Amino acid sequence: MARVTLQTIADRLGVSRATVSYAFSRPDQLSDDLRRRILQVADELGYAGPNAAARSLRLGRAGAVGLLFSETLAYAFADPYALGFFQGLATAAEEAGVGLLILPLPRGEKRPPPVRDAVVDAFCVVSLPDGHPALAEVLARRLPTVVVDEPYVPGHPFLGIDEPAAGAQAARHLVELGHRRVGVAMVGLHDDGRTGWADPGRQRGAVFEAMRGRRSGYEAACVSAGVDWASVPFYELSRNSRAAGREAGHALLGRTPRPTAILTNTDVLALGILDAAADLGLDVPLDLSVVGFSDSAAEEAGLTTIRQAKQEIGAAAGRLLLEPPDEPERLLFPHELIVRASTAPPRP
Amino acid sequence: MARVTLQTIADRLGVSRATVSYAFSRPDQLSDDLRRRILQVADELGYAGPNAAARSLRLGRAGAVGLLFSETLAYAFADPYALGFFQGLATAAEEAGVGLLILPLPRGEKRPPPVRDAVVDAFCVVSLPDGHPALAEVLARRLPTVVVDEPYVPGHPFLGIDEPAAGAQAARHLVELGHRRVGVAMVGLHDDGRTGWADPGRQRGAVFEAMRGRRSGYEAACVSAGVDWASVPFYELSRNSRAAGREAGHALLGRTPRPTAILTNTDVLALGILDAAADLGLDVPLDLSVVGFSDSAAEEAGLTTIRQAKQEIGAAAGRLLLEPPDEPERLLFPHELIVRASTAPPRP
DNA sequence: ATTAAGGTCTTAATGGATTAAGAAGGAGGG
DNA sequence: CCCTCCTTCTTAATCCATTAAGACCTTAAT
Repeated sequence: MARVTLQTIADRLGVSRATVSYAFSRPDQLSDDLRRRILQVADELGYAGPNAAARSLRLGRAGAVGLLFSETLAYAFADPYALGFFQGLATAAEEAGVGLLILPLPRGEKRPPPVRDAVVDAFCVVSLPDGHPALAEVLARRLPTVVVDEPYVPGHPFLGIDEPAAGAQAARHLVELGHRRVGVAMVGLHDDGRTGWADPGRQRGAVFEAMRGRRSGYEAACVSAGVDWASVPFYELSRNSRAAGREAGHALLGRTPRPTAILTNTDVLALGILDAAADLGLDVPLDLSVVGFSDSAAEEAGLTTIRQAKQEIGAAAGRLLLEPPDEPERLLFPHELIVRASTAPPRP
Repeated sequence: MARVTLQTIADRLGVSRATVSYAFSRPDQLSDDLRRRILQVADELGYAGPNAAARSLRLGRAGAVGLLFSETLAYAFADPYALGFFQGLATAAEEAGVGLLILPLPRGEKRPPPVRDAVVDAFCVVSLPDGHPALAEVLARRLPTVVVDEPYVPGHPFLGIDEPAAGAQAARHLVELGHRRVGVAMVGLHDDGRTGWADPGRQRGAVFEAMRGRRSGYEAACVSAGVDWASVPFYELSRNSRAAGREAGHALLGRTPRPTAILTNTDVLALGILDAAADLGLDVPLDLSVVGFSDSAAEEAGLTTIRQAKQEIGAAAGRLLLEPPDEPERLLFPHELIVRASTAPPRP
């Protein structure tokens, strides 16, 4: 049985294809009687409705926006920061009645990302490392594109926070409390899967722009407080999980002299650091101060952190996608230091 | 400046459109030299690559699957059960290299859901109430469709758990501990936004099939233990949140005689019940036993719950979407009672 | 009776690409 | 020199629908 199209129905009834099309999309162009007959025949033949791809082609719009995210989706759906962003974006899409097409980024990179075939009206790119091929594919599509967090692409709207400033604020909080032996645990600097100590060279060579900026903020604040950055133990993680944070915590807290404060670039990691501190019988904040980032999982644990407006960024991204601005802007959203119980001056 | 298409490039170079198409999609059909020239001209003209909608139309595939979920996306991205399912589904999609098109369900129902225009190869419908118009739209598309949790649609694969059995197991756990004064707090029975006491008539008239089944399991187990169901206080919620659970908890625990055990159909709700118990200075489990559902947010709180294989269901749904079976199956996944510290025999 | 105005349907152009089959030309073998 | 086989491209059919403009027929008003 051949596929049923508008033409099939038209032939059946001896009317033109256009008439059948009107029956589906512009009821006012037809007599009620004929329209009813058309719909009935369509039903009898098992017509699946006007083909979506053909419609999209003809109308020039897709009714969907594409979303590219650096991590696997399984990870993204477990990450509080990503979820906050998704919520904002999804709500904007929902209000506009457009779909959200989540595109997979093949990790094994055997095949190219399915960006070329994505039937969308715009793209939202979130947190891609420098030089990621998927970004080039997206830009080649020449659709409205907004980038969130990283990397900044001149000529396209950008949404994020002032990473160096936010990083500096987190670090300044610690040095102003009097800490001088600071350790750092960061995830998402590189995408080569390495875990362990990172020297300043590797730190600065991070391929994730936002994290690079955040780290440089840490460094700037520490240096201006007289801390020798080269001596700051810096542990790099490849996975953002509580377990990874714990691993970093043990590494950092095992050093002599032991750091009195640890900066982390996610709340989840910070929770892991707290676990490690607990393992070692250290009191937080008396023996150790810990700062998280994002305020995505920090509240219950009483974690000092930098709050970023995840949902607002998502919502704003959605709006920019749906109504691309004439002048691409670089929008930096506010961030805020939230001081809770995980930080205090070091023991004298 | 008119839009650049394959034809534009072909004209520029004096070759045929087909040749240009081959340059993009079948490099082996062309001499390297010509291919290079084509790609260069394409670049110069700012060609955006083969149009995705046209490609999808011609090839007859979309490279994406559609997802319909009953709740707003902002809610879905905050619900642990939904997230677990999404993770499984997204991972399957990722492995197959297909996109996941999340479709909004307009709550205001002014406009129809954008199901007709979704350029997808298959649909996954999750947790829709009986008679929801979006389901009819989906079925009209005559694409491979799988339904998760509810409603069961004969002729299409179905994934979920044996709800009556799972509900009965939760309730049986309580009555076997000796509880006879049981209360129930459930969310997601109806979609009319009502909150408050629900009599058995309203309970049985629930429009969400899975919850209807789960509740009937509660009833069956209670009744066979000699509990008069009509006297079981039943509090219905319209939102699945900790705050809603707390509200239900206060309502249920304010009754005389006070229930010694409360059944809830989500972990989040159960956490709210625990909050209410704490408000009233009640000891859990000595004064009150609480059972959650899903094992999605239960572990840290030590909540007794029914575990369902969320991620596996999602992964299985993904597989069925990508390779539709000949015989549609009704797959019931295992569930398991996880007994933790929130349940105990009632005080003598 | 004439004509304007509607209502209802058809014609035909259009959106952009894919691919089987065929044509043209060159190279190599006998 | 002829035939065959490649390689490289072209031809033309096909995927399915939308919509402006035009044709035809009624109806109502003048």
